[in-house]
Amino acid sequence: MPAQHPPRGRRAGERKGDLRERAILDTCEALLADKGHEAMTVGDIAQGAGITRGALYFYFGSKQEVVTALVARTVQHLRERSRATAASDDPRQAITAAMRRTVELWNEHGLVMRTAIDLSLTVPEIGDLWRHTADLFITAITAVLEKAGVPPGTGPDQAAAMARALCWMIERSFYHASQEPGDSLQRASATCEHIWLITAGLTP
Amino acid sequence: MPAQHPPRGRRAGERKGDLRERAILDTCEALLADKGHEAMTVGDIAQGAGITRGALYFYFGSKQEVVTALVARTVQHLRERSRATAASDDPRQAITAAMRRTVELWNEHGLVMRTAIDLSLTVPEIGDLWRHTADLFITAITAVLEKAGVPPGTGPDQAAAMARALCWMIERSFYHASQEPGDSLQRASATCEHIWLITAGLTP
DNA sequence: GACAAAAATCGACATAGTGTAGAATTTCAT
DNA sequence: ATGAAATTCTACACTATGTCGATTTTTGTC
Repeated sequence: MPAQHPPRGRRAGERKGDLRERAILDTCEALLADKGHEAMTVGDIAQGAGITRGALYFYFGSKQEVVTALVARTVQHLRERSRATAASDDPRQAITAAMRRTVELWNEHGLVMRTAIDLSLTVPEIGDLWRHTADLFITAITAVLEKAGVPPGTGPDQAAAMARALCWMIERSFYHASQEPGDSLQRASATCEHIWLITAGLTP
Repeated sequence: MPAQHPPRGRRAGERKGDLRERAILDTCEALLADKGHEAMTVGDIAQGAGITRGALYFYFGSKQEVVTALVARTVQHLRERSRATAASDDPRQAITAAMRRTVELWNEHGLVMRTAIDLSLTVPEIGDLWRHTADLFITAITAVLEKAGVPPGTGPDQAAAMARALCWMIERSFYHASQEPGDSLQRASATCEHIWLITAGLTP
């Protein structure tokens, strides 16, 4: 949520640093795309953003902080987008809608999502961000399963545990698919949707 | 396969370096456990193995090469173990057996498997190793699905694609479970087994 | 529009880890 | 015993990180 209050009174906004901060994150995302996280150096980011390393350290304490901020920004998008999707009452429709949305998200933010996943282990902050986001999805999947008649509870054959496994299946399938060219995402989506339907007992 | 030919003729074996090489990998595995891949330095490994950095570079060209060798060694175990498991003719039994074996593998080698997964993106060699191993599992799962009556082929509702998704589900579920204490692995296993059964159309 | 405080930027430094090179030592079959 | 191969070490060069204090720019206020 940028600008909690749009220009109110005498606009108290938009320090020059806000622009820079955004430029840094944008550059970071771009570099992530064509060099990868490892190869990307703090100097590269600073240069791309038009400042020196020294200046960058005024905004972020480390390379990891930059990447973490980028992940946070992206995760923010994911949540807004998810919240904006009305939940259908029919499980079948809900599943289809969810998968379509997932394809869109991975198409738009696949790169950052992938790095978030990769760094979840090494950067605790990112791990938390991603885990929390995953929990949102797991909760949503659980709800759909229960609406489809899967018994609630945390046993191996009950909604919560199954939703978790399905979530990881989707995450990993898209993680791999989004690295391949062509319509891999679509195919992965179709497969996951099919398994989700079967798992929910909605095999037609 | 250590020692293609056990002591034959005048034993041409066991250069001192072979011991060191093993010591290095063992140390690497130990350090991986309590410092993590990032924090672990080449100096640490050398020290743990009782030599200096310089000597270590005689055996391995870089830290990544050490880790890659460790992953290769572990993957070797996985394959041997998998090959040693007779495939049952009854899909239900095959699934149960496969999941039990998977729990064992993750219990023994979870740490290295996790780092292999984490480094798959950044270290191409490790990516190849892991991808190839995954393909073995996917092939096995595909066979079970087909034997259970799932139509062969690569469409979203056919065996190959579904096996792939199930493989990622299992990988990711165990990846997370093996980081938690207690019987998480068992629970993850039960859930995955249940979904696999349903997916194979074997819901009793 | 001048001016002081805050914001932003820079260049230089200290540190840590990597990988390389060549010299020195150990091992081992002859 | 001896010479080649195997092993080890020390010293060096390089790269990237993060910190510091000085300097410049922006910004709000009078």
